[in-house]
Amino acid sequence: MSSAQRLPTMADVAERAGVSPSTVSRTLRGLPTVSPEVRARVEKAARELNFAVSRQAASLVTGKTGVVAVLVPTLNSWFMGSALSSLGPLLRAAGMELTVYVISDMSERTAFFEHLPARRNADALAVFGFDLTDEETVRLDDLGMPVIYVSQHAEGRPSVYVDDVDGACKATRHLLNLGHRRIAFAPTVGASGFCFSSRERLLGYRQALTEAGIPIDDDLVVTMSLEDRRGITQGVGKLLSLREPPTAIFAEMDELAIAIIHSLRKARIQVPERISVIGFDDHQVAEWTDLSTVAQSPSDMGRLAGELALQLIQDSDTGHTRHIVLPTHLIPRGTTAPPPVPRREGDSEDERA
Amino acid sequence: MSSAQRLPTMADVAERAGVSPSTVSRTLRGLPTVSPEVRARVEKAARELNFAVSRQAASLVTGKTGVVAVLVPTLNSWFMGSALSSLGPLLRAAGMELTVYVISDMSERTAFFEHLPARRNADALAVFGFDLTDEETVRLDDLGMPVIYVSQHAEGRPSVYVDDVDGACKATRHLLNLGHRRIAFAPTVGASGFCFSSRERLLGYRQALTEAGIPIDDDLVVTMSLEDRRGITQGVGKLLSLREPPTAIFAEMDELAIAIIHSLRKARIQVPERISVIGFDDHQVAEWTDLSTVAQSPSDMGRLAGELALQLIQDSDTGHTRHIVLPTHLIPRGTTAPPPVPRREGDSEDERA
DNA sequence: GTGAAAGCGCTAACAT
DNA sequence: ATGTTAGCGCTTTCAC
Repeated sequence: MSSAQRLPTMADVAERAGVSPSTVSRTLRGLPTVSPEVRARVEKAARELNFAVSRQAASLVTGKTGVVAVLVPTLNSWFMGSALSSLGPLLRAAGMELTVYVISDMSERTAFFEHLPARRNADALAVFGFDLTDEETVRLDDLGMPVIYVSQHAEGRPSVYVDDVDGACKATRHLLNLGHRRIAFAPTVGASGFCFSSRERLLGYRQALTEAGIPIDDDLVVTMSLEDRRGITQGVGKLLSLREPPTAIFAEMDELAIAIIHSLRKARIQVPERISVIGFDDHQVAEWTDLSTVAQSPSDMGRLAGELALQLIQDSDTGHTRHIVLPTHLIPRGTTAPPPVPRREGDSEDERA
Repeated sequence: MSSAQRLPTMADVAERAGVSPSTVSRTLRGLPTVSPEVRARVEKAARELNFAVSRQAASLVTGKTGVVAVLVPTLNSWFMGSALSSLGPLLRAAGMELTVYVISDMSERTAFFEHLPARRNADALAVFGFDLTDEETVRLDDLGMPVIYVSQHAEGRPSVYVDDVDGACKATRHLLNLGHRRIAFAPTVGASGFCFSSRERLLGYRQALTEAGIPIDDDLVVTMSLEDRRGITQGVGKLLSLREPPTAIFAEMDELAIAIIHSLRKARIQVPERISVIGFDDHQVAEWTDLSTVAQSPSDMGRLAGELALQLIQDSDTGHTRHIVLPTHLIPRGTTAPPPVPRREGDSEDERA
């Protein structure tokens, strides 16, 4: 079991191998200036002693910590899980550690930006999906390390994100092309004030409607919290109680779309026969539940963010202001269909409860 | 933006405040032996210089790294997301960092256990949901730090987990109590050879059947991979093509249950009228989709694991071999119901395709 | 190709 | 209550 025994140091390895500590250091870092036979001896000694280099001591002199930090609003979402599941192994392969700062409420957020615990404890920071204030962004600027913005953009700073406006546009256009004219948008809210780009998606929704010459109706935009189920039922109720209810709902994310569909079906409103529903993400469950959606790839984002981070650590000037924009794809599936009664422009009298 | 400027050291703060570095150290660590006025001066200087203590340097002398490491098979699951979302802020509040080792395939697993990168780089390690070999467990023993096993148990080592056998028993008994006699069990497989306790849940399933005097039929146990949808359709097909198909399916986890239900409904087999389905976890979507399930609380597990880790770091003897077993709860919802034709013992001739 | 020596930034005795 | 001193374990000149 674990015990407080002293761990072997480089000096121990050196002694055992009959060389100097410097040589051990050189060997273990794979520097070429070590003769093969000495290298072998050192490696053997290190293995026998179960030696591991102390990052702490090393970083004290190199100035590099060997860790990449990420700042995330939650870990409990498909998006973050996928992104970090690709980022983690990538960093590992590069010999880096991943430290995670989870900020789940406002007080944690304030504390983070006040103390900046990542300072001096990481070589780069990747900030995921926060809707940062200008002050917060500026605060990160003097963190003394490269900061990469992921699933969001910051002007003049390296960013990796999808074109949410465009993606939302695609979703909305798909509904329009099916013949829908009354299309609702359902954004969500998170606790720590973060946004998985709901703002941008709203923009795309509006843009597509405007393109199609359809007036914006703010009654059709209903925020629903994923935290409690009541919220969703109420939100859906709000839409169903409109004088002219929507024939289609565009949910900000798949999880919400699933919940909305369930709420509708419980109320015996058939999807997609009566109301179409489309999500955003292409979450795993979207496939299982045959949900139409707009796909984005968080694992690609994680990977690209990681690569960018490593690159910036090596040379903080390259790609200093680089923006990587990833594509989105419409995935039409079984929850979208033409509206119940095909309507032409102008005959909006034709109504059904 | 970020730049390579030298970060201020304690000496800088000391100079600015007109005191010695030791005093700065004492002040910043909140030791009581500092006069209020000096404390104020030091804090002011530190703030002005935007100073942050280097964990690296501190840990070099204290021997504590100030980080808790976790080893996880993936981050892309409801379970892990929930667990770490509670563990993270807890550690943060204790002034600790969280570093994450994601091991998503066999080669990464091998590499981890060979090099043990956490050695010397953390004060404690929490291992989540792996089905470790004895060798691996022993290897972790001489990591030189407390190791906490979460969502699994290791004999004689601190562990936090739910009684999966009991939970699975509850799920199975619920189906039995509804009158089901042909009950299938659907485990999943993950990539890195980890198991979210599928083994234990199988045991519980069998135990409940045995209790009820129902013979075990291995044809009713069909492993389904969540990675691809085909696998699920095929798995469901396997069950439906049995000479005597099940009237109920117990899925190892909610995600799988959802996929199975969808597969059944697509095939026009009504759930729960024709076949009942129950999951395990009480995943968020379980509520949205009205899935019967057995609840466990990964956030409780994360929290308890974190608390145990902190405690073991302080005093590696306390609770050295402590096992914390968390409860599970049956959550009956809309996907379980009595079987289509109530059957009594003996009249198993009464059959319907 | 290898060793000796000088720190990296901090904390922990020990003085005062 | 504060300052002085001596390292923590490693990397990095600089000699050889």
